[in-house]
Amino acid sequence: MTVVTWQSGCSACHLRAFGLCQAVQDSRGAACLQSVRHPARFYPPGRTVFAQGSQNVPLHNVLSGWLFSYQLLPDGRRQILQFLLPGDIAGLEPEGAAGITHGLETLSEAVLCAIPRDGFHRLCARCPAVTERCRWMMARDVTLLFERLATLGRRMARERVVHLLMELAVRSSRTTQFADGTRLRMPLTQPIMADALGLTAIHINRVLRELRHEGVLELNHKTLTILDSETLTRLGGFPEGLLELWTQPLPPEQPTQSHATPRRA
Amino acid sequence: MTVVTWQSGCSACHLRAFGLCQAVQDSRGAACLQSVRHPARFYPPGRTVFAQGSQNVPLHNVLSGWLFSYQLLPDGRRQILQFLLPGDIAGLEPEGAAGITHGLETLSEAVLCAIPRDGFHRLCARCPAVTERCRWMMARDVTLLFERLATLGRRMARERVVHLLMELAVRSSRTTQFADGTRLRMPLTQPIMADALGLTAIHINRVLRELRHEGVLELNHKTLTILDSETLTRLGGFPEGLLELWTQPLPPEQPTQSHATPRRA
DNA sequence: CGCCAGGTTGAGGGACCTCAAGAGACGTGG
DNA sequence: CCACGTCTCTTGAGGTCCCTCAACCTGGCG
Repeated sequence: MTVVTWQSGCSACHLRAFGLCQAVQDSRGAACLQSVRHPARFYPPGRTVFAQGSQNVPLHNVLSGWLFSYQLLPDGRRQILQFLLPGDIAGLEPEGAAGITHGLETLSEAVLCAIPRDGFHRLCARCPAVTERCRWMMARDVTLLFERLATLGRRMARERVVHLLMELAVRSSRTTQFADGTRLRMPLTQPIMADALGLTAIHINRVLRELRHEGVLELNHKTLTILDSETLTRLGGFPEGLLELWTQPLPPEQPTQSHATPRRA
Repeated sequence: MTVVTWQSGCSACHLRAFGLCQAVQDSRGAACLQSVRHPARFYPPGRTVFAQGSQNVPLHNVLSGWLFSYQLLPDGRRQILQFLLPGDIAGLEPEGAAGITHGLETLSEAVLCAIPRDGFHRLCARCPAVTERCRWMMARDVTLLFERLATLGRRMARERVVHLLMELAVRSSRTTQFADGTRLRMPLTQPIMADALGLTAIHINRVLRELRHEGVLELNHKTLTILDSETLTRLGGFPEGLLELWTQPLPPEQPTQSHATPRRA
């Protein structure tokens, strides 16, 4: 999160190699993106970026920081839907008659780059690579939503906790290095984990205590320490190769390499 | 599910006004789609279309019938991820090193139209409308996945059951009419509902008994009878306008419109 | 007719919740 | 600097929702 990124154009952005911006590497695309996006904006922790029910919500490209999207039930129950890390995008979902069905809030300090919906559609029309990249990112996110469904529907509390921490550790390692191979910044609170995992903060606490006493991991002062990665991998139960979708800057499945229309099929 | 649809080309398909095919209404697009797709294929109930871990899975366009996608945990626990109805598409998600992370299975008799991945990418390159339509459908599906996350994480068993039945009733009413305003074909078994809702079939049964005794609904012989729609709407708790995303054949958000929006910091 | 998957009901248990209370961490203002 | 409030973390005790196990019934199908 440098000051350069903060105020200057896309060409100096440290995220150009990640996320959506990866699709606008050429100068024409970068200029087009820069013409439709808003300047990057800083948010303090715990700030609502947009609330559930908002109308005409712009897309939000995460330049730095952690955020989460959530859905509120009428009686106040909250379900956290996804965690957003640098390179992710929020607000792609269509809005119903009652506006967008989820809200977005910061976990840590964050810098976001907003793109209005109509401007984004212009960008997509000009740069097919953006549409393609966007579709790929959404498909990738859906595989993670599937994992999350399996977590909420069919995993025990301790599996849920481990699964979430493993996912976030791998995803965050794309842009943030481990401090010393085992320690990693993890700006989660136990109430947040509870709302993400369908549990209560009290039970999260008990599970973390067990894992700590068993020497598997430690989580305090917003820092995760991995002590027994083998047990963690077993408890988490990720499909092989799934999390690598986040660590590879380029999608393994190259859809179209050239702008020229391919030869007759 | 007529024989005409079954054997002939896209131009005679009754689903041309729905789903992905809506984006290829012109003759050039239809010809392009027809050149990359496989012939429609019939599947009996309970048949696996593709298994979790398959490689290079083609897209599957649902022409008729009900299906579900699922994810298996190593010890055999199963989570149903989504139900697919006519007009939906399966297999869009990217594959990791261990293949696709979910499987697909039929609930009822079904007719599917397969599209190989490379052919689909050629189609997308030729018809930008397909890419756009595909992205919109995925975003729409994500809103439903969000609802499902809230269901699994934060709703009681009876809310889960009602929520699922309401969702499927509205979605299926797009292509299938209610028999008499209250009765609807619903080819679900209680074990299937259990794996979709993170419960056991036994508990599903008890919840359905309660709802039946309270005069809210009945579900037997694969037929849903709605008796108290007000209670159902209250228990289900859908955001206003969300389910209409499935009943409207055209997306309400037209991407080509570009109006000036206030640009505020 | 026999088989088998699904539906139905009961009894007991376990995973997690609710309520309650105190300790620690952090920012704010005096 | 400390007082103070708020949020988070932590632990205990009791309760509840849902699961597990078991049994029997029903309906479709060879």
